[in-house]
Amino acid sequence: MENQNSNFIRDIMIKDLESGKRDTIVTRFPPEPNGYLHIGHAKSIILNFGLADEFNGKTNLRFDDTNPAKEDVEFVNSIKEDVKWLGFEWDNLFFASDYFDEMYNRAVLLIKKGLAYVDDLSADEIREYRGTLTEPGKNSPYRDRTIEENLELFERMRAGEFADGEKVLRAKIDMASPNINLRDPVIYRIAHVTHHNTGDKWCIYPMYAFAHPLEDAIEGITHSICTIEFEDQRPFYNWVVEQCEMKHQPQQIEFGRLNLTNTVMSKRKLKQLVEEGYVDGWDDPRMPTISGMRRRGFTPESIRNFVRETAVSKNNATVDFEMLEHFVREDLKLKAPRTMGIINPLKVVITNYPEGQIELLDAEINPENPEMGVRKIPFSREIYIEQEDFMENPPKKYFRLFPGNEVRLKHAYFIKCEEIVKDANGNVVELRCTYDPQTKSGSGFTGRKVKGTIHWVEATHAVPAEFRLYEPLILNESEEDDEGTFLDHVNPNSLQIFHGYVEPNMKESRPHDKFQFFRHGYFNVDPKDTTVDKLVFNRIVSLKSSFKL
RNA sequence: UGGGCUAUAGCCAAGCGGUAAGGCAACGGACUUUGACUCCGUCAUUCGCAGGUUCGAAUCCUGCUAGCCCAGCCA
Repeated sequence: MENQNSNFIRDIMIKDLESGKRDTIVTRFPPEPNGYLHIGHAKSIILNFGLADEFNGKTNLRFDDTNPAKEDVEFVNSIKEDVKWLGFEWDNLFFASDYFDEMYNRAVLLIKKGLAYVDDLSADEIREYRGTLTEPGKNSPYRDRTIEENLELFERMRAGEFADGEKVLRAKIDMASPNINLRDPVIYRIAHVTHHNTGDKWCIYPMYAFAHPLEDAIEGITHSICTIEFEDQRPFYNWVVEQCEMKHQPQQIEFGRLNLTNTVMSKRKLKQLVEEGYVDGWDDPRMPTISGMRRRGFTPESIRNFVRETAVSKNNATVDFEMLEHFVREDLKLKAPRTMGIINPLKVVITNYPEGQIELLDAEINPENPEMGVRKIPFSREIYIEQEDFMENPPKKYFRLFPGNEVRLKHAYFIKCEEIVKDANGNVVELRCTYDPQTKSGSGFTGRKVKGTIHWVEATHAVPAEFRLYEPLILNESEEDDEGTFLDHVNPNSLQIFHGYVEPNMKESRPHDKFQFFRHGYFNVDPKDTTVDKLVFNRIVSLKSSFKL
C-alpha cells in the first residue's frame, strides 16, 4: 500500500479547489532533454503525476527544449522510458518548441507595450551593467529605443541578420531591483543552431524564464511545481503571464530538492564519473540515475514509496540512503523468490554420504509468501558453502561451522565439521564433514538443536555465476561543493566482483529477475552483461544484520 | 553585504495558541530452519539562540545566529 504524507502543495490544491479558484488540477513534468533522469527528478515526477492523479487531474510530459545547443532526441527517449518505468502515463506529450511561434508573438506584444527592447550590449557588458548583489545595476544605453526600432530589430534577429551574441531581447523592468532576476532579464538570444525538433526554422530562442510561464499558461497548467532555487524567479514568472496577457494564470510552487547521503546528484559530477571512467556509463548500477537504479534492481514501487515517505517541504534535505534500502527490502520481501547462492565458495565433502547419490530436496520458494510454492534442489556428497561460514578458530558467539561444530544446511541435514584440508600455504581449501540422516529437513527431528543454519549449493549441478556487490560510490556523507575535489572521495571499493555458484534452476533466469539469495540480500539479474552462458547478479541491497565478528 | 528561502531527535518529517505524530536508523527483549522477517519495548520536559506577549508558545511579536539560493545570452 502506498502511503500518503500530508504536504503543503496538496493543501494548496485542496484549498484552490474548495474556493473555486480552480475547477481541476493540471500539472506538468518539464525536463530539458539534455541528460538522464535521476532520483531527484523522480521526486518531481511523483509529485506532479501523483498529485494530479489524486484529484483526477491531468499531467503533461513537456520537454523544455529552448536551448538546442544542449539537447538531443537520445535524451527525450530515455526520459520517456524512465517516466513510464516509474509507473506514470502522461495525458499529453508536448515540446516547448511547439510554442515558438506563440512565444515570438508574445515577445512582439511586449515590445509593442514598451516592455521589451533589443540590446546591443555584449554578454560581458550586460553583466557589468547588471550591478552586483549589493549595488543596483544601470540602464543599458539601448534601453530607450523606440518601439518601431525594437520591432524592426527583433524581426531582423529572427531573420538571421545578426550573429550569435550580437543582440538580445530584454524585458524592461527595473535595473535597480533588489531581486537580480528582475534587472531587465534577457528573454531571447540568437543561436544559429539546428534544433532537434524545429530544425533550422529558428535562430533565436526564448530563455527559460520567459518561456516557462508561457508554456504553463498555454497548456492550462494550474500548479507549476518546481524546485526551490526558482523561488526568486516567481515574480518574473507572474510578470510574464500578466504582461503577455495570457488568459490562463498558472501558479508556481517550489519544493526542496531531494538529496541522498553518499550520493552526488549534479549533472556535472555524474557526467564526470561517466566520462572519466569511474563507472560503466549512465546506467551503471552505482549511479543515482533512474536507469542505473533500474539496472541495479530497484523497483518502481520502492522508489515511489521512498519518495512519498520523504515528504515534501522547502528544506534542503539529505535523506539517509538506508531509507531507500528499507523500501526496496520491503517491496521485494514478498515478491522475490528465495534461492541459495555461494559468493565465495568453499568445498565440503560429506564423507558418510553415499558416493554418486543425488537426492532431490523440497525447498520453499518464499516462506513469507507460501503461495509461491516449492522448488526441488539437488543434494549430494559434495557441496559448496560460503567461506565466511567457516572459521578454524572462531570467536565466541560464532554459530557457523568450525572444527567439531554442527550446523544445519538449509533445507537439508545437520553436518558436523570433522577435518580441514589445507593447501601448501596453509589455506583451508576443503572441509570434510559428516551428516546425520535423521536430521533431514521437514522430518520433524527434534533430538537436538543447532545454533546456525547456513546455505549451500550442490557441487556437481552448481551453475557458475558472477556476483557484483556495491558500496556507495562516494565516501563523504553529504554533497558538499568542494569544487573539483569530489573525485577524491570516490570509493575505490564501490564495486566488488565475485565468482561463485547458484542453484541449477537459476539457469532459466532472465534479465531483471529479482531474487533473495538466502542470507545475502536481494539481487537483480544484470540486463547488460548476462548472456546465455554467463549469469551476472547485481546486489540491490544486503539483508540487515546484527551479526558482528 | 542587497534580495529570497529554511531551521523540530543521528536522518526525513507532522504540527498552524491548549501542553511534541509518523517513518528510517539505533538499542533492548521474544520468536526463528535466513545473525533476516515478524512481534513487543526504549529512543525530544523540548522545537537554532535570546528576550517579550499570554493562564498557557514549537506555534504570535522583537532582536540575533546558522545554512541554502540569486550577479548565464543555462534550465
